Amino acid sequence: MSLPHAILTALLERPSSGLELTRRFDRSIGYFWSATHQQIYRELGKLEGAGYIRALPTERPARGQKKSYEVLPAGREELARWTSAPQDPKPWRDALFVRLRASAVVGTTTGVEDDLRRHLSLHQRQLAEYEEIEKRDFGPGRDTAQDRLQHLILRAGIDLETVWTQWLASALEEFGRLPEDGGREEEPEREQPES
Amino acid sequence: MSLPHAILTALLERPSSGLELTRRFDRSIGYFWSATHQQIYRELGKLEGAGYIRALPTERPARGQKKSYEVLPAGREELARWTSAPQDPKPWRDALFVRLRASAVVGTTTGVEDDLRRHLSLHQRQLAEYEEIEKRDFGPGRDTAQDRLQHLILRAGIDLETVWTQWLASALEEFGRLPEDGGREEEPEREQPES
DNA sequence: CTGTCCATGTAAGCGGTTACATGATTTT
DNA sequence: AAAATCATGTAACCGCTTACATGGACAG
Repeated sequence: MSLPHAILTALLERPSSGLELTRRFDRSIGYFWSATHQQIYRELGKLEGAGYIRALPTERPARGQKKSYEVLPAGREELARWTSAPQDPKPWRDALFVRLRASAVVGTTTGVEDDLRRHLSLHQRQLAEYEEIEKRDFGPGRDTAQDRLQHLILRAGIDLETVWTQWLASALEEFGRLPEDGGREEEPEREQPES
Repeated sequence: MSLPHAILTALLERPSSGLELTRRFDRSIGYFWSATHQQIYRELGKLEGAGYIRALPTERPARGQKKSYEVLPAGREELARWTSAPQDPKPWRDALFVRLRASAVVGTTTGVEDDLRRHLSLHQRQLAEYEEIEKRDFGPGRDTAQDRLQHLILRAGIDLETVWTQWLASALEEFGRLPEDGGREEEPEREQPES
């Protein structure tokens, strides 16, 4: 249930229309919470219905016309409430690990290995992008509370991408030491450790 | 679309019933792909319908009776196919970052700070559990290809939990240097860097 | 006036989550 | 016999994804 609150946050930072929000969710906010324009429009409707936001008064409210929203006091309160309420971290879920484990049992590794290389370069690119942003937006100066918190978030992104690149590199090294494909397991079905 | 393939993998490692699978998804596999028993039963039905698995012949196939499944050749082929096909990494999505950014704009940080502390201890516990497993199941010996790949996956878990604990610790430090609550931003609405 | 963006929407489908239902087995 | 547990399932809801639809503004 984070999307409505991500939208409230974005609208507090700057009142926007649906499409503008979509654009902002493609860059900054989308780095840690992505959303398509359909999600956003639907959610804007709900938030307006709940009295959390309202459309800025405009001359011609018609289909195909730009419609900007701003946050109402009730919306700000809801956001503060949600932010302070405890929430459990979601367990990390990654299809890549499923694939690795699957490739271990079916005994073919070349396909995944190629994809690991591809993922590595994607993560390297992402990491470079984050570091670029850090250099550009968080130099000296700029240390209000807001800046420091946003920097913290960016740091998390950098740290996570760093682990990914390191882990993928070490995984590829490990693959290099593995026997070639085809040696499908005929080992005597010993009990798996299940770890 | 990873659940069916995670189930195929698990069934290749060892033919199981629905409930046994559920148990295994609570431990080992669930560390990187969790699933409830309802998901699993539904998926078992689909996989059987697709001809990927079959129920092991048993005397009394009735409701409330244990029913074990094994993977058919078509299932193994599908798993090999899926494993080798390229897949894009899902962007990391985390509500915690939404909350941090939200707390930055509403100006109240004590609530999140408490939860950061809680998350830190949760991640520390998880990290300890993984390290325990590593010590127990991946000592010397045990270096077939399967072992090495499973170890690699576990390593990813350890690495990720390590970054989280480090980042959370540094975040809490940063919070210690922040001004107390209430100082809601009345800064002159300067353009956000949007990073 | 045709095509191309811009902007807002609708509809269908799928996976995941939660709550509940029911039969079989084991325990006390 | 009652209660607890094992085992399999149904039903409803919700968020996300993808594809498609509609209307206005503007360029050639």
